[in-house]
Formats: sequence, structure tokens, C-alpha cells
Amino acid sequence: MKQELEKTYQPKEIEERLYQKWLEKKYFHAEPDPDKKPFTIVMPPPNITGQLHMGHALDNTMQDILTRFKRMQGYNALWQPGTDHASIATEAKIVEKLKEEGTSKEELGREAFLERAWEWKREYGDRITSQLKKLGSSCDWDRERFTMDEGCSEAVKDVFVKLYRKGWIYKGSRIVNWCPVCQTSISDAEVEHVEQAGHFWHIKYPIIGEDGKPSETEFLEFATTRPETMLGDTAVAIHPDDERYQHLKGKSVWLPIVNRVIPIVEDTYVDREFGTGVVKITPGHDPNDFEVGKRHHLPEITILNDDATINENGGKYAGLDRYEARKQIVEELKELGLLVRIEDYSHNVGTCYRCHNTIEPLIKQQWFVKMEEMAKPAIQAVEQGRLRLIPERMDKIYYNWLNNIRDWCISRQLWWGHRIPAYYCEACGEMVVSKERPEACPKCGHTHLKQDPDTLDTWFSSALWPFSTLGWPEDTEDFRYFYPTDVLVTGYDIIFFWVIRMVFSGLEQTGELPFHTVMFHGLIRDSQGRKMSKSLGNGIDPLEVVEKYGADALRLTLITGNAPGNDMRFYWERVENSRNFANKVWNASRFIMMNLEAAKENRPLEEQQPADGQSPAGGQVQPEPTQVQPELTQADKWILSKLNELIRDVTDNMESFELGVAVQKVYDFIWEEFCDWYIEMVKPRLYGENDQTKSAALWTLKTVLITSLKLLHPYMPFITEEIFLRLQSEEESIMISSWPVWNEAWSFPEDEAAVETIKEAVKGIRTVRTDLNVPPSRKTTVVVVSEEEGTRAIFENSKVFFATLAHAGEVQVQSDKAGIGEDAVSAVVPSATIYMPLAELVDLEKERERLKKEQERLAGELKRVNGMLANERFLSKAPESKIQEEQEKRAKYTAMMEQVTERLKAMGE
RNA sequence: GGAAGUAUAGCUCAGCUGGGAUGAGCGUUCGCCUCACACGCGAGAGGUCAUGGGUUCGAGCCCCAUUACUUCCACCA
Repeated sequence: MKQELEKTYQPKEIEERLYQKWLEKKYFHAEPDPDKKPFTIVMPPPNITGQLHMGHALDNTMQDILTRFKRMQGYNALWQPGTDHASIATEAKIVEKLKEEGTSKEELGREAFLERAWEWKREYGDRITSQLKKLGSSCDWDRERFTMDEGCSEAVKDVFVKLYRKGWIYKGSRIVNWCPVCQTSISDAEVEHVEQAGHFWHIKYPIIGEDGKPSETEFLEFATTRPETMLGDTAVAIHPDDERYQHLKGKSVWLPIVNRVIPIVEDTYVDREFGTGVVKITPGHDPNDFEVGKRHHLPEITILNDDATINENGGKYAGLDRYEARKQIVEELKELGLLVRIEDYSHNVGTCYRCHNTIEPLIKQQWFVKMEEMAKPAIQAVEQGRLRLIPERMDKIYYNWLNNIRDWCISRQLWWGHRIPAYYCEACGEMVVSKERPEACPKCGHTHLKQDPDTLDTWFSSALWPFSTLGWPEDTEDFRYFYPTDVLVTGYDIIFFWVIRMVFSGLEQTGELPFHTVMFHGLIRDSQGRKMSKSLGNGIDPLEVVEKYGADALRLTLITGNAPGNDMRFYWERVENSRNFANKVWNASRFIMMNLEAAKENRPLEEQQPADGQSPAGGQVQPEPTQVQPELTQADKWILSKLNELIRDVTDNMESFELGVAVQKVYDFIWEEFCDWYIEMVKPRLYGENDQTKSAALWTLKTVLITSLKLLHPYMPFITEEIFLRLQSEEESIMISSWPVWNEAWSFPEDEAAVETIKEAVKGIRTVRTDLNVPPSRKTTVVVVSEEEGTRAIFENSKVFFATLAHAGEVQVQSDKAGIGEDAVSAVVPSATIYMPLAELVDLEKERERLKKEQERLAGELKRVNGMLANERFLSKAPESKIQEEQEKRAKYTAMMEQVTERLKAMGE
């Protein structure tokens, strides 16, 4: 406290130093403690390939706010961090790098490739976590986990085997989404449908005549967006009731190019209204056709290789890329006279969510999770209110997905990830699903078993994250104590990938919901409302913001005005405003510290008598300075009372996850009430030589500051800690101090109202002076006239405020207008009329205009209130309190109107 | 083809279960370097809360319809 504080807040050095201290002191670390209630949040694990972006910054700021809030409330708060191996994304990056090096994963081989991947993990795995630290994240780094840790992998194997034994994981040959670039199958959730401009090729196949030969006159016409798939056509379908084609039932068509006779089948899947009402059926490459094929026992012909080139079933087109083949096939059909026309057509194409290339439906042997049974309890959890989604509208999205859920394809043809715990006997082919590699085949006893080459969908392990990180499936103390977790904070974009899968996995595996609340936030967009993306180059690096303005400023920016589930635009101007607020807090503190220092030199400040506070979690709490000093003035009581209300409101808002609203209230309180009013009001007492109330003022300044810093701490951890430590040496950190609690002793409704009255009068005087261009240097005599004795008493005791806040010289308070000149100007406020003899300074014509304007305004107000009170139905139906409220307003406005009118009359109007 | 969201001050957004829009930041106008802060202080201007109906004593908020933009889901080949 010795050193002089900088005039502006300099976050950089402070943030680094404090975070280091927090780490050293282990404040973030949580251990099971039966005497305290736990509060747990699991961090959505960022990808090891990832770089911190604004989405992470928002996500983690919210989690940190909740964690710090609960920690201060006395909960045993655990914020569990970790990273995700992100199998497909990481593997793609490594493959890319290998390509640059002129090699490939095949060349390297599986083992060497995995070694490279682990190297990658070691190199980049903690990049993102070190970036998170720059934000001030108070997660328990001692507990950092990785989805491919031994423990998490154990959980994955355990769940896989359990579900397999239950029959809810199965292996089957089904049509799946195949990404020819990533060279793996992906789940339905991982397919992004993108509208693309394409073509509709109208093609006709000759009908096989009675003679068994293709007709030269009779054709069946249809249209397709993927002509190359004709190589795999095994039928043509019509609707059974389509009158146009009744005569073709049971007949066949000639498949050109491949020269194959394929049947005409009848299926209600065909929409008669669409196109010609004819569909070519390619069971090998279209999910619907696959179903049709099953119903009609059609052969399934695969025509594509894994890299989307045509395979040997494509005859002369074999080896060509899918698009090249398409081009040439269209050309050949045209030559054959079978291409009717080409139409421009815009349609939805499935693309891979990782590499954005067009996926191909392919028939593959894959592993699936049966979803029907597990979906049900997940739906019920929300229906019954046991799981709360914020905002509530997410419920519908949640239900919609679960009600239409299809089996989850979990196998990936990738190397980086959890390998599927299935083993095949090399002798008899028997499959064994087991956590450990079996010694011998249970069927034939052969000892050579080969593990399934596939790995699991990366989301399979993320789905277990809330409990696998706590040691499950072992019955650990951590798991018993911290699980279920409390709140999950995440973006709405991963509700399907992750949130829902955690819910049903948690319910199935642990019998409990993994969390009771999910708080969704939106996206951070650029100033034009566009998504921040690498390709657009419009992303803003959160670390750059931290570097320039500090982590606290970034955090405040991201939270202020951010409503759950809504997107938000990023503006540098908003960060500047946050920085300005930090500076405001800094300077208010600087002012208070300077005065505390000055006072110390004269006489020691009395220590407060703390009263016991009780935390909702029943944990140990720091004492609250609830004892009120006897010499507190009205102003002191007013700010304490306001602060008390703030404590209650902010706590309520935070309990309801209304973080943006809560911080706005703290902001307004500190800047307006505390800085602009209270500190200004208190100055004369501090500067006075022998003011009796000086120590009360100092006590109040310090108490209000510390308390509001605590309320602000979850949002702006660094600056609040820095000031807290400089202000008082007895507590070692604000982050482990106790959260303020509303208390009766700080409730002063009368003093609150009195100071509001004074503020009103001060504002009235200021307005008049400004309107009439009275220079600030000009002090004026102020005469406050009020007929009401109580009001006079308030003003009588507050004369000093008119001097400091309203440029007043002499102040008189009286019950009538005795001695007031006809040419004084006046400020009419609800509680009083205030006169200032300024005639020689102002243009009286201007004063008349001003009063007339005021008269107009009051007339408007009176019209409204009178209208309401004249309405009989309002009087009979509205609640009594509302009516009374309006009546009071009427009285107030009527009185003010009288004053203004009288004043105008006096001025010869 | 379904479903959701958004439409409030020049800009970006808050506005809790319906009760005067004294809403916030930025911008803007005027006056101030007032001994914590010009990253500041004081005083303003600026909104028929998208449109049309309805419910209600009373609607930014509830209901219906419409328009615009955004997003999610969906197998119309």
C-alpha cells in the first residue's frame, strides 16, 4: 500500500502475477470434503488441435463466473478441465502434415502414425489450456484430463462392452455416410446439408418388350442429380397406384451402358407428384433406395471405391473420379439418345462437417448404438423438469432430435482414437467383445486374435466426460462426491453431438443425470454479424484483446448484454468501454486508498465488529462487516441500503444464470451510485479538518468498495483481487472471501428515500443552471421552499450537498416564499421548489420558455394519469396498489403544476 | 417440407411472471482539465417497441395472421 497507484489501470503485469499466485496457493483445487456442498462444472474439452477463439473465451468466462461465484458462496467448487483427442480433426491435421513431408499414414504404418499423434498431443495439447489461463480461468488444473487418458479410455471400453452385452451396440452392414476425403464413415449428426446449385438430368431407360429386347419406342423417363450412380442401379420404381404406369407392372427396363436388365418395382415411397413419378433405385448408394432394395430383395451393387473413384463394377469407367465419371456418363447417354434434357437444379447435398467435402452414402460394416431405448429417459428428464435447458426454447430442439433419432454409427476408419474392443479369431473368425484382449478364442481355442481396426467416434468418449473425468467406472471418492455435476455451459451448436449424448450416457451408465442445468450461449460474430471463421479471416484473437485491454475487459465485454442462446457481435468499442469501467473502479479505489492513508497518519481507523454470516452451502465464511457504526450519516446509510439491495438482486440474478443482467447492475451501482453520487457527497467530510463523521465516511467507503468488489469478482477477477489485496491485508484473497449476503442491519428505507429526494433537487438545480447557461464558476444562493416539515428537515441537514454538487453558495430552507424576488429562477421538483436569484445573469425570456416547456410536460403527465383514474373499469379492476400509485403521482404532478404556473404568473405571463 | 429465433434510440443490444420506454454502451449536441478518473464530470437531443387484428381496466411483453432477416432439422429421387 506504500507505493503510489498508477493513474490508469495497467492490467498486464497484475494479471500474470495474480494468476501465478492463485496457482501456487492452490485456490482452484478442490478435494472431496463432507462438510461442504460440492459445486461442479465440467469444461467442454477443447480439441488438442485447437486455438483459443472467442467462442472458447465466452464459454469459459461463463463457467469461471459460476465457479467463482459458488466458491465464494462457500461451496466446494470444482471446475474440471481437460482436452479432447478429437480423432477426426487431429488425424486430418497430421495426415496433412505428413503429406507436406512427402509421406502418408499408410507409408508410416499404424504404430508410427500413433506415435506421431501422441507427439502432436504433447506439443499442442496444452497450448489451448495455457491460453485459457490468460483469461483467468479458475479450473482445477491438477485434475486436467485427456479423453485418451488411461482412466477415460477405461470408461470407454467399459461402456462399450456393457452396451454390447445388453445388445445396444451391434455391428451391421448398413448404408452409412462416407467421407471420401477423411476416408471414414461419419454419423448422421456429422453430416452438414448444404444447398448447392446442381443439375437435374432427365434420362430415359428403354422398356424391355415382349420379345425380351429393349424397345426402341417405349421408355421410362426419370430425373436424377447423380447420374453416375446409374452404374449401380438395380431397379426402377413406380408408385403402385400410378395410373400412368399400370401397364408396366411386372416389366423390366434396359439399363444402358452397363447393359443390364433391371425390374420395375412398385413402392409407395415414390411420390407420384414429383417429376415423372419414376425413381431409379441404387441400393448401394442411396439410403432410401437401400430401404427400397431391402423391401424388394434387390441386389446391392457398390460402384465406388473409398476415395470416391469408380470401382470395377463401373466397367470402362472404373478408376475415374465420381465427377469425371458423371461427365462422361452424361455424354454417353446423350450419344445414345437417352438424355432427355438437363435442368438447373438447386438441392441439398450432404457434406462432411470436418472437411466439407460431399459425402457418399455407402454400404459398410459398421458399429452402431441402438438409440431407441436410451432416448426415452433422456426425453423424460426434460419433460419432467429434472433437466433444465436455458433458454427454454432449446427443449423443442432437444425433443425433436431425440424423437427422430436413428442408430448412432460409432465406428470410424481412423487410427487416432479409442480402438474398438472387439477381437476376431484368425482361425475361425469368431468375434469376442471384451475390455482386454482374450488369451484364446472361446470357440476354437486358437490364440491368435486380431483387434478390430476401427476406432470410435470421438463423441463416444466425450459423452462420458462428466463421469469418466472423476474416475468412473471405479467407485472413487471424487466420483461419489462431485458427481452428478451441476451446470453444463456450452454453445447450442453441439447440443446433438455432445449434450444429448452425455445425458443418455449419464442416465444409462450412472443412473443419474450428469447435470441438472444446461446453459447455452450463442456465437460471437464479427461487427457485421458474420460468423468468425478462418476462411473469412474475420476472427478476432481473444489473446490480442487480453494483450491490449486486459482479461477483465474482455470478460466484461463478453458477458454484458449477452442473453442466453443469443448470438452477439464483437466490437472493439465495447471492449474500450469495459476497459474504461476497469479504470473507473481503479480510480475510485485509488481515491479511497489515498484518503485511508491520509487518515491513518492522524489516527488509526477503528476496526469493525464483524457479525457471523451464514453461507447457503454451510461452509465456512469470512465475517461480514455488518456492524453499523453509530455516527453513520444519512448518505452512508443510503449507499449501504442501495448496496444491500444490490447484493440481493445480483445474487438472485446469478442463481438464475442471468449473468449479463447481474453484472449490469453491479456496473451501474459502482459507476453511478457509488462514484458519481456517494463519493462526491462524501468529499467535504474527508477534506474537513475535524469532521466528526469522517471515520464513518472512511468506513463506509471501504466497506462499500470491498463489498462491490466481491460482487464484481466473478466477472473481473484480476482487478478486484489486486485492489482487495491493497486495501486490506488481513484476508489473503478475494476469491476465497465470502460472498456478500443481504442483511437487515443495512436496510435503511427512510434514509434511502431522503437521499433520493436530495438527488432530485440537485439534478433540478443543475438542469436549470445548464439550461440558462449559468457558468459553473458562478456560485448562487439557493432557497429551498417546502411546506412539508419532514422534507425541510432533509434539506436542512443536506445544505452542504448543494454546495458541492450544485454550485450553491448560501443555502436557505424555508416553508414559504418570503424574501424571494420575482425575478428569481426556479427548479420545480416533486419535493420542493428551489429558487435562485439569478435574474441579472439570465435571460428571463429564456426562463419563461423553460417553464412553459415544463408546464407542457406536466400537462401531458396529468392527462395520462387523470385519464387512467377517470376510467371506472380501471378503478374497479386494477389492483389497489396500482390505483394508489397513480393517485400519488397525480398529487405530485398537480402540486408541481401549481408551482410552475404560479411562477409563470409571477413573471408576468 | 417442417421447426425455432430475431425485428425496441443513428449503431449494437438489455428489458424478469403484462402496469408510466427516467433502459445500457457507442455515436451525437452543449458546457466543463471541479484537488480519484478526459479511459473523466455535468446537462441534453434521439424510440407511434416490424405490420394488421385480438384478449385485457391496461400489451414491447399474451393470442392469431402478415412481412423481412437468421438458424436448425428433413431421404422428395
